[in-house]
Amino acid sequence: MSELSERKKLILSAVVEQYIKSGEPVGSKELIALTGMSVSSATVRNEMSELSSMGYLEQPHTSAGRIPSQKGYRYYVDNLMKDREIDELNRRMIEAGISSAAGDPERLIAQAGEVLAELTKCACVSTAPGGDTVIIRKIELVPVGIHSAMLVLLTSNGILKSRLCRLDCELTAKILEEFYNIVDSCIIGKPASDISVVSMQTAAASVDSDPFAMLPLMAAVCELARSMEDSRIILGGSSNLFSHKDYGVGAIELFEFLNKREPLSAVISGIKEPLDIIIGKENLYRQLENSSVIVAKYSVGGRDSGSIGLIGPTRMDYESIIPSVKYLTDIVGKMITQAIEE
Amino acid sequence: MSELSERKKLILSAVVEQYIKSGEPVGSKELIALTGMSVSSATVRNEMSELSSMGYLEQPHTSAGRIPSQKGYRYYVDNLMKDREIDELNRRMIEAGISSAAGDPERLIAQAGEVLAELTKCACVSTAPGGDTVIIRKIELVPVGIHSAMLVLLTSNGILKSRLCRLDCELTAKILEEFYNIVDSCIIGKPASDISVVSMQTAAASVDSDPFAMLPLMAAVCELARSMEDSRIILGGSSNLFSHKDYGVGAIELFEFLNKREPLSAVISGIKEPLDIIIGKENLYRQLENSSVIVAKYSVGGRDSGSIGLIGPTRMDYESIIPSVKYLTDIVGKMITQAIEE
DNA sequence: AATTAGCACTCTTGCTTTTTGAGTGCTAAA
DNA sequence: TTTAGCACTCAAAAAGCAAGAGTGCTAATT
Repeated sequence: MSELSERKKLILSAVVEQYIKSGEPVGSKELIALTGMSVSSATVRNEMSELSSMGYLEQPHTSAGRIPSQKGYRYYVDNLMKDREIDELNRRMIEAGISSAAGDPERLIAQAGEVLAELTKCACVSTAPGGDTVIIRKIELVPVGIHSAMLVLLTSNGILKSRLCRLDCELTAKILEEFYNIVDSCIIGKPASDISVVSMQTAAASVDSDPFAMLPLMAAVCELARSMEDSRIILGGSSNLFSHKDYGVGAIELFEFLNKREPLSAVISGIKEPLDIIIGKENLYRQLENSSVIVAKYSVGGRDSGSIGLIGPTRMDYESIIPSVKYLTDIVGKMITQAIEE
Repeated sequence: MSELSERKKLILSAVVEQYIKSGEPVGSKELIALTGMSVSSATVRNEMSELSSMGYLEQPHTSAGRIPSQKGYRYYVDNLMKDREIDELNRRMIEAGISSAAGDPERLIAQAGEVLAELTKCACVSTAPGGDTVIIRKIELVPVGIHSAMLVLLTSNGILKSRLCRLDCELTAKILEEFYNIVDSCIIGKPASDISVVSMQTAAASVDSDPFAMLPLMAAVCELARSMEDSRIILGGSSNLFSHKDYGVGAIELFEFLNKREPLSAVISGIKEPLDIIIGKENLYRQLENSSVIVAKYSVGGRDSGSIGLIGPTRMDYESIIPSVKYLTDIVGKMITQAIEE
């Protein structure tokens, strides 16, 4: 695939980088000034013309300069881009931004997303740690009055959810005991996704005392288990998209698409590589056709656990963004590993 | 102030309502068709001309119809608007939308905001219940491993926060006991806003055993108490603003303003009436100069506890929105009262 | 005194036309 | 293979034009 002449590579690379910087199509003269090549503009024009027919560049219209095509970006990302270290400044910003949330995995991921989004002016989509299966690790029910109690649920990946729940009848020691019986036998150690309303209802029904007393509690457990799943996708900094004039009014549609959450799951999760770049129409969703997605996985305790993805205009600064994403996933993985170890 | 002739009132009212509906300036002919008045367009023009010089109407340009000025809206809202009951449909939507979150005040408010925003196509800003002082009601620390525990904090207004925290040393029974001692003596019953890092540190230092063991726990308590305050402002449906062509690209600026959260606090809280309407430039913030805000308080157990506010274009449908806001604050207040009673 | 018909005037909106300028593609020479 | 030169294209900005909506004013009418 790399059958481009050195000069073509130089030109393609310069076009991509300049276009990323300025947002304007790049012309032959400008290109000479930029690269310092000692050939005439006509020569460059010939090269550009070839790059166009090969599909790496395209023209918005006849009398404009060239911009990279999707294939052009792809070639750039795969072959031309330098593999930089992260900026000192960005590193500091990341570290400062996430340190306060170190102890709590869910908040850490959320915070990390915000920081990365801020730094890159992109939207950040991430998944809370989880791997394939999230297991219920601990459930606690603390009475706070005659009729109500707080319910707390902790999973294997260190995510904690709590809510208040209210009973119709009195919360007796007996009910509490039976609740813990059910929890110990049917819930602890099970995957959160297995907790269904039906299974909880049957469990509630099997109880000695008034089964109706148990019902609201079981319903609350269900709800927390479900919210566990739902809240795995975390979106941050999506309003950054409005600052890119590339999108124009399309930013609104994209914004709304991102806020739907569900489709994002597919976008983020369907990757194999540790770091994946999806450019423009390579994306499955029409709504992302003018965007690129950079996703990286992070691993907790040596196993893939979640991923962090950035979404921004195709014309994004890949070269400086990628190192930040790499660094962030790296450090987040380490921090979570540390946070949930016994 | 009500020194307008009946005919002027009719005309002003019709202009406001029609402009709210169509978004186009209203002309003299249209006005006749609309109201069924039996006078000529010239007469109406004279009246409109007077209303203009009195400051109730204005013209986008010479050869356009009239639109209400801020003063015009104000007069309409104060004197002309009918005091409707809530639509049956809206009522149903609200009830259906919030019933699932009935038990948990914080979620209830969030959900109520979403529903109201959806219904009115405005952004909704609300404050979680709290009144003047939020008191720490219960704190629970549940060990989940040798080095970590989950911390749960409940306040008088029924808001529950939890997070995982991690100790550097082992979490012994002694530490746990000492923790509860501190909690019982220095934290329970105190306002959340009084919990400061300093006060916690001194508390931690007064302990028999290793004070450094206590530090991360106290820090976590602080953080939860602070997040209590911070999360009191809840924003919902802010992306609805993009659907109003009134704002144009200004929607983005407004959106970002709302997302800053802090200033909203002032907007929402600084009201005296049970229901307040702030129109256009009456708002303190420049960013809201093209918006109107409708805020209503809700009360829990007979005392003002929080408020729910809607933000939308000045040209919003006051007549139908106001009943919805009233109804919502009413029902939300009742539900929370029920949820937190013993 | 209030209303109305009539008319001139204004100003937006939408459309077409012109101009300008950047940048290309091609040809022919080096 | 490279380059100078030139005609050509096309978008974007500027300018011009016609139509239409709506007003304000004046003078006549009730």
